[in-house]
Amino acid sequence: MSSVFKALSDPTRRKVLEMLRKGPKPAGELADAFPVSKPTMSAHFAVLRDAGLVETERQGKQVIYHLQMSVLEDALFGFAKTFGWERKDDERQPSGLTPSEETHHE
Amino acid sequence: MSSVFKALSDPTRRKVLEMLRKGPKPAGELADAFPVSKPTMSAHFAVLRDAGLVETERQGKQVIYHLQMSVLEDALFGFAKTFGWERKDDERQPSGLTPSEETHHE
DNA sequence: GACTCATTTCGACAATTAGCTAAACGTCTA
DNA sequence: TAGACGTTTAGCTAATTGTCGAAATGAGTC
Repeated sequence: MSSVFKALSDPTRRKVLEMLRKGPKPAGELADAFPVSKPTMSAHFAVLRDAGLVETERQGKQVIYHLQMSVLEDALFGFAKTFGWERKDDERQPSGLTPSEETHHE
Repeated sequence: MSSVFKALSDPTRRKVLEMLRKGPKPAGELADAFPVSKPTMSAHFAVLRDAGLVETERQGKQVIYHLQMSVLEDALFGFAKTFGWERKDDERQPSGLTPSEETHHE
């Protein structure tokens, strides 16, 4: 839980997650969206991976990143619940993706 | 927004917010709940204040900390909204406090 | 004013973080 | 094998963080 919030505390990493919301993306494409070096981005990816917020899949030469919605969900709403907030049940916004594409559990 | 997530990234500070959820508390009482020095706790309070998550009120010798629910709410659900999540409208859990006590806007 | 209590500020320190370049290392494709 | 893609390591800054003890401040009390 702490690792998730730690991961979310950096704007670059939050933006990566937001990009991933629209669907899985290769590392290079994500990296190109930010004005930092590849090693720096790779470090950000590692933080997200360690927090369980993303998972990787190798597709040929590239490494594809998948957002793990459930982990983000659990951290955010798990914490929110402590404050008496609840989210709408089954009111997840249609993302334009199939449910399997959304989380892409392997 | 970044400052809120930064504030939330520390377990001590998250617990402080949780303690404050039950109502305003003096700095000393909050500090006593953690195995760190007073100056350290004061630094944590400063982070929470800078993020707007808490506000202070002087009451005699002591400084009373109030949770700013709305700020926490906005950050958490503002971010969640980016991912297509919504919270139940007006389904805030009864806290046993009056609405004015909950946020305690001055 | 002096004293006490509560809290913050002040230095200091070690650890962590984000960033860089350069180089090395896998893994796949051509 | 050579290139492309991405990660990792090394070595280096600079800034931030969490922590402390000691001192300073603020507000009430004697």
